[in-house]
Amino acid sequence: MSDIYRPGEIEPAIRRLWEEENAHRAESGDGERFYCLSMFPYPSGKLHMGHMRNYTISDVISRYHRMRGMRVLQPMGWDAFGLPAENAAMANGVPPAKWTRDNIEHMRGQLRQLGFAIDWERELATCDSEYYRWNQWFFLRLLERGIAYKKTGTVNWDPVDQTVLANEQVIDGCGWRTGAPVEKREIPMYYLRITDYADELLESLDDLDGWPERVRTMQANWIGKSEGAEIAFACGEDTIKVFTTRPDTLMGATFMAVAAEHPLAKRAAEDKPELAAFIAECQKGGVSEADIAVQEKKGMDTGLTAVHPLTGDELPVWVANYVLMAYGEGAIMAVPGHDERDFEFANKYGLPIRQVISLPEGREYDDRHWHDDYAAKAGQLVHSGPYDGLEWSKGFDAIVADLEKKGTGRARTQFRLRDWGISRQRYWGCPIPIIHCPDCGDVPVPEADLPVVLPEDLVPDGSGNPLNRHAEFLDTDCPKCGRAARRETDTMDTFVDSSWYFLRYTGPDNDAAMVDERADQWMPVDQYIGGIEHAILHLLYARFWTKLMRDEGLVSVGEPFKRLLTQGMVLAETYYREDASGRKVWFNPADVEVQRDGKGAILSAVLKDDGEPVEPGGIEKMAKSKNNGVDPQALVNTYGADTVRLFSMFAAPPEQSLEWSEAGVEGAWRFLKRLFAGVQAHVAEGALPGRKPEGLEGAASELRTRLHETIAKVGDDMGRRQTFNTAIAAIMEFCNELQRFEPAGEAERVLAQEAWEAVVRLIAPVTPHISEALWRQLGRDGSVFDNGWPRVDEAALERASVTVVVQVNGKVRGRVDVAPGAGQDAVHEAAMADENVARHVEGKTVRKVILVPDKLLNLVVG
RNA sequence: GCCCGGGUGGCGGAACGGUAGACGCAGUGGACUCAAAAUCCACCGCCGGCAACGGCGUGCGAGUUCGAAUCUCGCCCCGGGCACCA
Repeated sequence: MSDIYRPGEIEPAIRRLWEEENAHRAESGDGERFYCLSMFPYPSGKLHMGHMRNYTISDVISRYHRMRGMRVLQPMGWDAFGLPAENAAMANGVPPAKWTRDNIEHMRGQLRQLGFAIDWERELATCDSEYYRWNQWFFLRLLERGIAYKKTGTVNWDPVDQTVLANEQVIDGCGWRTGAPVEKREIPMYYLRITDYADELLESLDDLDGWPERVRTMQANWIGKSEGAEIAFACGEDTIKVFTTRPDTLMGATFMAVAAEHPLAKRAAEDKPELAAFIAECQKGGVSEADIAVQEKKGMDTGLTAVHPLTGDELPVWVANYVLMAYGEGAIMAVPGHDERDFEFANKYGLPIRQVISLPEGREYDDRHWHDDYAAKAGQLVHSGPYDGLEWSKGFDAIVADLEKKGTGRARTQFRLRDWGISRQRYWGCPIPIIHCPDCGDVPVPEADLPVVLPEDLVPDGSGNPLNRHAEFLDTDCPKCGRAARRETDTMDTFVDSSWYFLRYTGPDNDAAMVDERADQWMPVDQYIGGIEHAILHLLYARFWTKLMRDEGLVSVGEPFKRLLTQGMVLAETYYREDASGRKVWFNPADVEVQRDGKGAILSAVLKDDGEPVEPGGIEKMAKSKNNGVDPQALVNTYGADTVRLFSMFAAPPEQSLEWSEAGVEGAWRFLKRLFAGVQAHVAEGALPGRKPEGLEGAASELRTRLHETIAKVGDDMGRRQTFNTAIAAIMEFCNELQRFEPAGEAERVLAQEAWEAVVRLIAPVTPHISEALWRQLGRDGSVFDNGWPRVDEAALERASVTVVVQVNGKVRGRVDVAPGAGQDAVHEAAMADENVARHVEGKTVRKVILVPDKLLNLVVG
C-alpha cells in the first residue's frame, strides 16, 4: 500500500471487499437484532447534503451497533410517488415514471459510493405495483371495517387550469402557474378514521421515552384533546350545535358564529343576496390553516337569532371567516369577554362584550383592549346570575349539569385532530381501488383483481389528472353487475406509502402477503432517523397505520419506532428571479456568485451563466422546490467518501439545523491524512497486534489513561448521547497526543499499537473505508467491523492526582492538585496554600465552603 | 396567527447547573523549500497590564442559586410544522 492517503484507490477496493463478503446482508438468526432505519428519500434527482447527513448518521449508528456484536438491519428504498415528478413532467415532457426511475438509478449509485452498510437486497420503491398493491389491499380491508369512508372535503381549486392545487402551489392566494385567485371547492374524498385512534395515539406517546420530548409535545398539541361541552342553541326550527372548552363562560355568550360552509349559513343566504355574496367571498383563497389564520376576521349578520339555553336571550347569528367547518361543529358560541378572536370580532362589528369571569385583584376589565389574562382559566364567575361567585371550574361543572338537566348540552371531549383525507386528484400515485358503477355505486375492486396498475406512460400537463382522459385505465366493467363502469381516478396521499414501508423491508420478497412473520422478528425499529420536518404528519400517520395493521392481526407491535433521532435540517441560501408573469424561478447556490460584507450579509448575487443579478430568497431547508440542494458529489470526487462523511458528522450535533458551508472540510481531510501517516509510521517499525502493554510509567502511563478515557467518552457519545461531533473531537484530541508520543522500548510500542488499533476502531463507524484498510495494516485479521468495539480498561482510568478548580465567590482564582476523592478540609487546606486564592480570601470571613469532589471548590467569603 | 425549536469568538461548534470558547476552519508569525503546494511549530474573545494578574463577555431585560450559556418569566431575531411539498 502507498504511504500517501489515496481514498480514490482505497475506497473502491474496500467496497469491493464488502460486496464479495456480502458484508451488509441482515441475517435472521441468533443474537440480538438491531433495526436501524432512516427515512427513505424522495428521488428528486441528486442526493443533497440533507440526505448525506441523514444516511451518514444512520450508517454510523448501524456500524457502531454491528461492532458491538449485533445483527443489524439497515435497509433503503424510495418514496417514489409524488408531486415533483409531475412538475418535472410538465417542465420537460418526460413521463413521471421514467423521470423517477432514472433518478433512483442515479441516487442509488451515489449512495453506494458513500459506503453505507445497506442491505440492498431489500430495496423497494413505492411506485412499484408489487409495493403499492398492498396499499390497495389494505385500503379495501379498512373500507370493510368502516375505518375508510367517503365524505366531502375542501380543496384549492385553480379556475383557469381547472385543477386541484396542493397548498404549496398556492402562492399569496393565487395558483402558481396561472396566477389566478384560488377558490375553495368541495369534492368527495376518502378518509381514514384516525380520530378513532386519537386517544391511543395520545396516550401511548407517554411510552415513547426514546423519542425527543419536543416531538412528543408537538404530536400531543396536534392531537389536541380538549375537555368541554357540546351545547345546542335553538334557532327557529333548527338547532345550532357548538363545542366549547369554556362552558363556564356561557353566560357571557353574546352572539353565535357559523362557518361560511355551514348549512344554516347557506340557507340564510337563499333570500339574502348580500349574504350569499359574502359567503362567496369566503370561498376565495386557499384552504391551508396558515392562510386562514392570518386573514382579516370578517363576518356578516345572517338575520337569524338563536336562543340562549339558560337565559332565553336572543343571540344574533353571524357568518364568520374564522370559524372552521372542519373543527368541532363548524359553529361557535362567541364569548367576546374571554376569547381573543371573539373579542376582536365583537369590537370590529360593535357586538356586546360581557365580562363573566373575575380578574386578579387590582386588574380592571377594559372592553376596548384585549389582555391575555381575560382568557385565563382562573377566577370566579361574575355577571352570571345564579352562578356568581363560583370558582371557574365549579361554574364549568354547574353549568354543564344544568344543561344536561334541560337536555340542551353535555360534557364532551373534542380533538383538534381531523380524519385523514387520503384522496388526491393526481396521476402519479397509488390508484384507489374503486369502480364507479352507474347502477351499483362505488364498488371495491375484488382482491383477485389487485393490483390496479397505474399506466406509466402518461405525461401530466397541469390541467388535471391525465387518468381522466385515459380510456384504457378508465373504462372497465362493474365487478358486481358486469356492466360498463369507470375506475376511480384519484390516487392515494403519498403519506400512505410511507406509513408502512419499514414493515415491508422485513419481508420485501413476499408476493403473497403484505407482511409475514419476519415483521415481528425485526419490529419495532430500534432507531429511526429523519428530518424534524416530519415530526408531526409522517410520524403520526406511521404510528396510526401500524396500529391499524396490529388490529388487523398483521403485526404484533403497536408502536413502530422505539428510539427516534430527529435530524436538524441542512439549510442553504435560496436565489430567484421573477419571470414575466411574476413567477419565481429558483437557481441553485452552486450556480450563483455571491459577494458578502464583513458580517456575512449578501452584498450582491449574480448568476454565473449570464452575470445578471438574482434575488436572495432567504435561508431555507434544502429542497427540490427551491432548488437549493447542494450535491455532495463534487466533494466526494475531490476528497473521497470518508472525508465527506467525517466532515458532515463533525460539523454539528445531529439534532441541530445546519447552515451549509464547505469551510472546514479541509480539516477532516487533514485529519485522515495524519491518521493514515501515523499508522504507516507505526507499522514501518513493525506491527504488534493484539497485546496489552505492561509496566508503563510517566508519559506513557498518562497516554494510556487518556486512551481509555477517550474510549469511554466516544462510546458514550456514540451510544447514549448520539453527539457524533464530540466523539470525533475526542478522537482528534487523542490523536494529537498520540502523534506527539515517541515510544521508547517494546512496552511503549505495544501501547502505541493498542492506541492505533483503538483509534481505528473508534472512528470506523464514521470513516469505514480507511478504518477497514488501516485495521488490516495493523496486522489484524478480518473486518474491523467483526472484531468488536474497544473495551475500557478500568484500571487504566485511575489517576494519582486530580486538578480541582478553586473559586472565591464563584470566580476562578486558582487550581490545586489533590488526591482523588480528597475531602473538603483537605482541598480547602491545599487551596489556601495557593497564593492567588489566599490573596482573595485575606481579611474576609469564609462563610460557606462548597466542594464538588475532584472538580471544584467554591469559597464564599464576605 | 397558532404549535415546536434555536441564538456562545471572524466562522462551524464545545461546555450533560460547577474552569465559557474543547475540537476544527479561517487568520497571523515562524520552520522546511530555489520557489510553491503539502507538512510541522507557535499565537489567536474584548479591554487594561512588561508580566503576575485584573475587569468585561454566551441575542436583550429581569429572577432563582454559593455558582446560570445551561433553570424560570418577559421581549427581539432566525428556523421548522400548520393536515395536498415530502
